[in-house]
Amino acid sequence: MKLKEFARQLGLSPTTVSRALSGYPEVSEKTRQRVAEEAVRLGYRPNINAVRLVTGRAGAIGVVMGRSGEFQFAEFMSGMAERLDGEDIDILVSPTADRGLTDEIPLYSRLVASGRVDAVIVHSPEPNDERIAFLRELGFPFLVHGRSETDVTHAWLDIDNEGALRRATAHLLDLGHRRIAMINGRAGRTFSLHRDKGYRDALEERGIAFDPRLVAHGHFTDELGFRFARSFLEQSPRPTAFVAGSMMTALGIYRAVRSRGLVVGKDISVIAHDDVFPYLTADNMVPSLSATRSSIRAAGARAADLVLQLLGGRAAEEIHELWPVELILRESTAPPPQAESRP
Amino acid sequence: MKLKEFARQLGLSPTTVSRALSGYPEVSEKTRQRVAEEAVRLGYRPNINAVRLVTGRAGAIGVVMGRSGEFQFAEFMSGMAERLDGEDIDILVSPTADRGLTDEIPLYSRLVASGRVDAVIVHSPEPNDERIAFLRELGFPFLVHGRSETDVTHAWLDIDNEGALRRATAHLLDLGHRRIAMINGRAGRTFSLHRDKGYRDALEERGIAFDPRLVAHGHFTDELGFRFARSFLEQSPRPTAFVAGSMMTALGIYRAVRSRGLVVGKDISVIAHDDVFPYLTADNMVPSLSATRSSIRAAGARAADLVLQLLGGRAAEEIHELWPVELILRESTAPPPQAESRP
DNA sequence: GCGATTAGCCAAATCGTTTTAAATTTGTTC
DNA sequence: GAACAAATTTAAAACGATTTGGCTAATCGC
Repeated sequence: MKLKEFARQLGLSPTTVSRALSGYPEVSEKTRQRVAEEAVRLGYRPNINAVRLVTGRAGAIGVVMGRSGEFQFAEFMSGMAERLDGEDIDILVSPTADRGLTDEIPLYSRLVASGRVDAVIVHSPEPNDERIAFLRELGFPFLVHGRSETDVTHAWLDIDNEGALRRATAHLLDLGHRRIAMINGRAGRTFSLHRDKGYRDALEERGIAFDPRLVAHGHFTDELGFRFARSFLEQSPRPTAFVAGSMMTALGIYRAVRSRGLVVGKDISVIAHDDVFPYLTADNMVPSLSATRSSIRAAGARAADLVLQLLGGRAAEEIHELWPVELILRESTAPPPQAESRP
Repeated sequence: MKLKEFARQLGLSPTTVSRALSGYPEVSEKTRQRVAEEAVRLGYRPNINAVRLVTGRAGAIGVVMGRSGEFQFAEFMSGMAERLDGEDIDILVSPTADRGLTDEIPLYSRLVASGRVDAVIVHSPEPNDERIAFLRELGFPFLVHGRSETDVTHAWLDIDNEGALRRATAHLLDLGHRRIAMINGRAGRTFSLHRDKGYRDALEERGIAFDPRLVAHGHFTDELGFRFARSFLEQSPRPTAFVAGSMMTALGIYRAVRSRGLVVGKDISVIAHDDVFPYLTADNMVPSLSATRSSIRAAGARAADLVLQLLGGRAAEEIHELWPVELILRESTAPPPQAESRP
């Protein structure tokens, strides 16, 4: 009896009050004004659960959070939260055990069926991602953060991983590097494949043969960065440069290089992808880290924005956004030892 | 007309079906069984918003997410999500601009008033935290992650920061270190004060004078770790050991030490606090990092558990949990150069 | 065998909104 | 000043569950 009571105090009907607050055109400007002011003064707020029941909207966007390794997650979500501030939309977090993507299907199924969310965001898809097909089949609104190659129409937001790695690799080649190792993300994910492609295309453009022994895939952890880098450095001839998928991987590489008595930015060049974290900055590393950069917080904010548009009725097939990636050169890249840089 | 329809198909009344599914005693075991089976078979699930409206419960726990620096956040939340899996409780994320705590009051106020959450978790409190007083006054359920010194009764879960730093510092003193610098967390927060105290108590126990020039406070970022460490290392005599509040800080310290041409684990000892992240492990650092350790993911899971108890009616004054912290010695700690270790 | 319990089930009220369809007031035109 | 249209406002019907209070039939004590 909350709206009822509030309306009574204003000498209006619940209907008019409800409409005034929701900005419907049928109510006079003067009344709307008064209602708005009194709502603030008397502290009236519609009961959110009643609103949700009657409108059939859940008032929340779902995100599935993997168990391991995803330090980017907080930044992305924080960006979402920022954009959603002021809207009456919450973020709902669902945990997953982080096994295969197939195992995630029941999770999405529950999430959708529970009616707790109006849309979900799918992260790190594969080229032929089951989750996308599944959600599309259900006709449930979703946005993919990343890309897939499926025919199924869907909204997505991604960064230009391929271009980023093409430029990073090309730059290293221009400096004179010939053996460039890559420590990429989890095998099978589209973003990893795109990075693979950018890397290979750059090599090919310059007529350098691709050597599979110089490429590794795995989670973005310092540990894998270290282990892969160590094993690459044992090769002979060893690589003179690394491209890596994350800041954590770069930390591991730095350590591996140092542990071999080599110096980053002199003996070994490194370029890594930087999602821009407040707590770990490429510029502060020693030597400062050259990086392909794109703010994942900004992506989170934009993702929330696009989901809102999707829910507002914009067609999924219209929502495709590809963000360019900056290449920022710092001290960790230099010509290889005893080699002249080429023009 | 969902429950109604489902009940009709079973030849039962909505009342009985609802009770059967919620496990009330007034319904016979046989009927309950049948209802449960048919619910699965026919795919009936109560509309969550209707349930929420009628029960008055929001079905969610709120967490306020600061904008900057909180890489621990994702792990904590992931732990919560893990525990909440299977319960019908969601996690709701609210962003904050991360200014003073006072500025957060309206945010908590909105969160509570909006009726979107049944309880909130308050992070990193101050000894006399306004948020705690505010929530208590409202009579709203909440759990504090960390501690405060307020008289206001409230539920809390914390780790023994004081003990952790006392042991870490004592260990360094036992190794023979006499000038031990501390890079602590944000000034004013209780966990920082507890660490200060543990550090100072250890010094005092051994009769070493406390030198305020050896202590710094700030966000847990690699940048501050680096800057503070650099400036400490410029002192003369310079410190021979560091204790630090986070892994990121430790990364900064390692870099600073190296940039001065010194060696961690030989010229300079380091002990940092490790919240246990899948992507950055103390054991893998070079040299491996001695650390005070406590899983923040486990804390998140337990926090969710305690909130559930709180909502289940357990008294807030009963819910106080203090977790011990391990001290794990690795390669980053050693006796100071040209000093004998003391017994 | 009878009144009192009790186990099992149900009809209807309720939660607090939005929205449909209808009623009222106001404004315009002749 | 009547007739009609347009602008406001309203009463009442959803939304889909839970829960109160009541009803029937089976069980029990004596």
